[in-house]
Amino acid sequence: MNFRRFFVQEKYIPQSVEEKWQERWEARKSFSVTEDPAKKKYYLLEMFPYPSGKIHMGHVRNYSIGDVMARFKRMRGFNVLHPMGWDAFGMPAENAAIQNNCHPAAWTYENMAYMRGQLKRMGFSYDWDRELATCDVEYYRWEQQIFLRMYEKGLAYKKTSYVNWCPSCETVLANEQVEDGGCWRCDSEVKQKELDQWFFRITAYAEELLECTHRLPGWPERVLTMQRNWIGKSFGCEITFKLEGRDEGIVVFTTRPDTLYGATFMSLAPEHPLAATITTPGQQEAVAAFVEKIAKSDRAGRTADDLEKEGVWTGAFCLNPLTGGRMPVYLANFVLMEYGTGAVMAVPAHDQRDFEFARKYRIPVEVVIQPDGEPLDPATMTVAFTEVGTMVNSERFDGMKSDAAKEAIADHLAAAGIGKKSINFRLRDWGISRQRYWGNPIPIIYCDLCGVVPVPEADLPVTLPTDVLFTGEGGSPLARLDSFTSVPCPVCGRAARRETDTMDTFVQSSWYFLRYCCPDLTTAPLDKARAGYWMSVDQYIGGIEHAVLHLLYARFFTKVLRDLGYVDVDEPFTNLLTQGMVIKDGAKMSKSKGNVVDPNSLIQRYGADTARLFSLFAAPPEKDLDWSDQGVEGSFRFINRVWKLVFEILPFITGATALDREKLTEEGKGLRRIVHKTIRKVTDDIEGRFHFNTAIAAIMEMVNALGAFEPKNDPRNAALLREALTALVTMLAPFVPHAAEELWEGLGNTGSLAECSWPSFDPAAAADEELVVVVQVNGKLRDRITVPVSASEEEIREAALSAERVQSFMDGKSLLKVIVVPGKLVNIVVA
RNA sequence: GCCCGGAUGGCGGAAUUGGUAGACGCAAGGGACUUAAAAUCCCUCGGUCGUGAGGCUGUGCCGGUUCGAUCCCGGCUCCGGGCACCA
Repeated sequence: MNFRRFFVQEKYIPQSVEEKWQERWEARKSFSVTEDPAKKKYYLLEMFPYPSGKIHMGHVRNYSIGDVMARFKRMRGFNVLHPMGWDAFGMPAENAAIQNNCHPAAWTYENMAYMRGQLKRMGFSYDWDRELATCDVEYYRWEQQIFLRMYEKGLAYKKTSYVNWCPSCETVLANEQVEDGGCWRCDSEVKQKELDQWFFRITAYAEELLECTHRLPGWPERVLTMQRNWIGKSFGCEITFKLEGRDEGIVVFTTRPDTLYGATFMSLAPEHPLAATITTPGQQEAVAAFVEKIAKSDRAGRTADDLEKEGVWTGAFCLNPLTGGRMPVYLANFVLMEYGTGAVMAVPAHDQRDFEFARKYRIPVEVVIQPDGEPLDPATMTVAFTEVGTMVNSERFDGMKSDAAKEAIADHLAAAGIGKKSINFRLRDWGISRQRYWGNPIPIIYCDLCGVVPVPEADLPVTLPTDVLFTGEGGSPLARLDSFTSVPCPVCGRAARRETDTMDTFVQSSWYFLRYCCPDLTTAPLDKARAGYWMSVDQYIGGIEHAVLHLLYARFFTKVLRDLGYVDVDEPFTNLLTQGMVIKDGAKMSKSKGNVVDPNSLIQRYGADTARLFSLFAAPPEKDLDWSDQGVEGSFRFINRVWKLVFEILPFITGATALDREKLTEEGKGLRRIVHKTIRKVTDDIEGRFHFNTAIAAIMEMVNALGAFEPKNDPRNAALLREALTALVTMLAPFVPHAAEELWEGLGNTGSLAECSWPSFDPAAAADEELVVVVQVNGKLRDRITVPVSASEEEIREAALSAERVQSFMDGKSLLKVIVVPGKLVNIVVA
């Protein structure tokens, strides 16, 4: 034996061990995969990172969780696809360009190179051959093709709309990207601006997106609930109200047709097209002022809690279709053009907003639903009555329960041609235009003669130009670059100009998981056959903050690609694991809080295995993880303990022959039982519920038992100890792969543990011969008895009743009942 | 306001289907080794009463169901997340 080598092994030096195995894995291409119809595939994916500079603890946690699953599934015989890439377009690159006078591409690619090094240094088992970056023209060119096909189908379209505008980022924000009236990235106050924008028609898929949430049993229920709420399907009725003295009418959507008899006024959104046309000359000035004021206030303000209800009368009236009553038409600040029809029939008695509005502007309140008990009086009401009650003042519907009247009145309106049942969604189309440079150019050309002309597919890609000036002012740099914008019209050949908007980065992350199946394909975005082999993603892992946006867009995009004929997949992610945040000192780790732990310093001090082990051991994945420096220390100590134990036992097992169960000592059988029980528990914890913390705890218990086991040097125990150490090292492989590999080699094995099988447990070896049964008297624990596993219920009952301590508690009392729970406890009820 | 989570020792957490509350780890205290320290190893470790055996008590609070409740039900408090004039 090489003495020097032995010496190195004796002490755990993570850095050298880790680098050694990382090189070997890379040289052996241990984690590269191809489609193999003979093997069961398993597609494991973690949300890819934005290349912001360096990895943070959230990444370490996310990717450690994923790597456990990837390595575990590989050891279980699956053909595991475990790719990694970069969500590489985005504003920080452009901001860095403005601040540091460096090109966004240079900044991004440098960051990617650095972070790739960090991920490799963590020992994550990725198939790096499939690495992709969304800012690479070989990626985004295909997205342009998809855009064009969506445009052909009307799934990508343009419309003028008021949008959330971040003056700092100089870009449009989706409604969901506005947080508390501020930009979700930079926190600047969001303004309203009218722009011509590109949209994806996600609303065309609202029904399917909603329906499929009921067929995703592998998703956390709360994520599905959030998505359902986001889509927001509601059943109701569209009703037309005739305008007095005009031919046109106002169409409203309502979920409460039962309250129609109580509608006493009408509210329109200030942006409603009718607002301008119906306003009477006398009200012109007031209406104009009101509209102006609303346009200035930001959208966030309009949806704020404490917004004072405000409105203005247009001077016009419409008619209640059932009562014929005259209803003044108001514009109201709380009515949104985006939802429903932008018009609300107002029923002050039975809607709180309408009630407050009516009181403020002295509009009559008409009660049409009475609660059980004390009847409502419009003159004295202080809040609206919104529950189910009995219909009144509603002609032929009087006396009905209001929930039944909903249906009845809707039918009546339909029959009379005044209204129809309808379904409304809260979901709005996805605005994808960004007035930014560092994104995927939208492949469209504007010609004065031919109008909007899609770039012919043969002319793709529309490549991002590199000679761009970044000043941070005046919107998109692309728009000022004549060499980019000037282009002949593909139809008529005359001078035309390019679209300068780029696509939202959520577009790239909506299909990257499909591209991983064929990242090298140069003739099309996707290979149906290869995607067919790998998709869907069996396990997707990422932060809960993406519960709605990214995960809904990715589902939508997958369905679109299916309908465009690219793939045969309905849903992208079969199982979803949403991991919690990394917390330190009671707050989310962030630069601004100054509580960031740098993975580099951890690796330097303890090695990647310790960083991985701690992030897995401290909490189950779905919960927030409380960072603790002492906890890291503890994880490091554990690896050292294992290390020392293996090398302590090693000399005694080198000559071990095959294990003979018959020749085991009693102590040996006991240890073997622990080993096989541990294998069972660790397997269940990883596979069934992702509870790596309890799996690791079980391994720790086994290590403690091994350490306490004596005598280690008895030749009769050699085979047993070899089995135990082999199981130990193999089970550690998904958690601390480098140390496990080195110990595996130390045990005399060649090759790589990464290519070995997960241990199976022997039920016979794991089975107990006797067990402890708890004895309670009146539900209180009084004694424990040890009985053979084979003991019958009757035998256990007798043993429990005759136990000495039990007797003393039963003394002088009469026995009422004995409950025997096999294998667990006996409860004796006395009085 | 609505919806969804959560609350267990000094701390992170465990108890998987209503059946032994506190596994495992951290911190703390005591001891061994050491000239000393670090490292390592051993012991103790929810509260309370008791010399001890052991008793009582204890999973945010109040009540209920049950032989038995951290777990189920009703009411409340606090914390976190999501949504919000959604007609």
